[in-house]
Amino acid sequence: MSETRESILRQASILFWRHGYRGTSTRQIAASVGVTQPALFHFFKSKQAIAENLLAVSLDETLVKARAALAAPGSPAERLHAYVYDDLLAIHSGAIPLAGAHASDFVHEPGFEAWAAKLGELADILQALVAEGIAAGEFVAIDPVVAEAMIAGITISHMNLNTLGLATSPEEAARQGADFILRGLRVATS
Amino acid sequence: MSETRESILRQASILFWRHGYRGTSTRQIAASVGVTQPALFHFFKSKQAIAENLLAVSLDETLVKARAALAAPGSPAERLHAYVYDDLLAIHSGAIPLAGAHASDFVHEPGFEAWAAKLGELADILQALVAEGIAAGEFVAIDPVVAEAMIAGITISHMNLNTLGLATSPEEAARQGADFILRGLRVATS
DNA sequence: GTCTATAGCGCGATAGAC
DNA sequence: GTCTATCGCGCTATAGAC
Repeated sequence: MSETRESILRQASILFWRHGYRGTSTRQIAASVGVTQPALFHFFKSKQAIAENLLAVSLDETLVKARAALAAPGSPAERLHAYVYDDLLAIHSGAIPLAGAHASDFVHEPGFEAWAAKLGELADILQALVAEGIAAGEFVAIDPVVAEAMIAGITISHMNLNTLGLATSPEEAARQGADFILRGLRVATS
Repeated sequence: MSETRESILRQASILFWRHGYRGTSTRQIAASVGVTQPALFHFFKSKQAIAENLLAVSLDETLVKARAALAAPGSPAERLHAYVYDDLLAIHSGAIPLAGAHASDFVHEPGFEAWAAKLGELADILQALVAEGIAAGEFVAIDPVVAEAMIAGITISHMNLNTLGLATSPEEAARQGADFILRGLRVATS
């Protein structure tokens, strides 16, 4: 991947995060990269293609890990903790800040239906994992829909932290996030 | 407040939430309300004024409660729990779905600086409350910046749940959210 | 691979009738 | 209080030179 192409993705993600997809113009992206606006279209066929590339980086790998976590043997609590830790670590370690891909608004735009469906599958998997944990007596009685929404909100908050630039190490930030979620779900262990 | 005026706020909040501030046109808002586009400008002097009204409903009351929680006597854990429960209950009980006010993008637009400052003060207060809890030995050793970001992410997730329409009661949803956060922060109580 | 120039469209907001 | 008509602007994307 060319340097300019990666710079476009990085700058677009930061701008989408701060100003939204529609609130970010291709002129602003180009100015951040240091080229003129039409030059973007040499690397991406449209503004939507830039956004889809960010979603792919952010979501495809996560979805593979979530499917594996649901199918794996072992305690639901341990599987959920390992999945969340891996996901947060990837967020804090990645070369491209990803907050622009989720905190933003474009998943519900026309033309992004496929990505909305992937987000829906991710939500279903995490709800199922939470429900397993409740059935196993590891998690408190909580609405899995509420729990999944809060996990997603926490994940986005870590994308925000990474985009802002965090003082702590990727491993420490991921650990704090994963431990927080698991303590939040776990029944008191006397 | 006239019925049309409240309908404008409600529909605008839902549209801002799904499509972002810039991704929502005044023509779309007007169509959802059932009037023509220029009719909006009889109730609000600009599109920005609609957004500011939503921010006021969402943020001003929250900020008052947060300041009171920081100044109140008593255990940091109990004060934080009471604050979060009240805030989530207001989110789930309000007449206007508020997700559009925070999940969206417009706080960083030019002209919204005052609202960005209020969000900053809210973040500072919650970080201070978390730090107090750590110092008191009630909370685990966690970066207060990370903890505050996660609490904010959870709060936004509850706005999303309310906008989507949740099966559980406002009280039950607020309790599940507040309990989750406090368990996530608390040291194990053996 | 990057530029200048521009086409074509949708936007927020205003004017003025009723 | 709501309408029709419209202005001026900024947007995405394309054409074509270098």
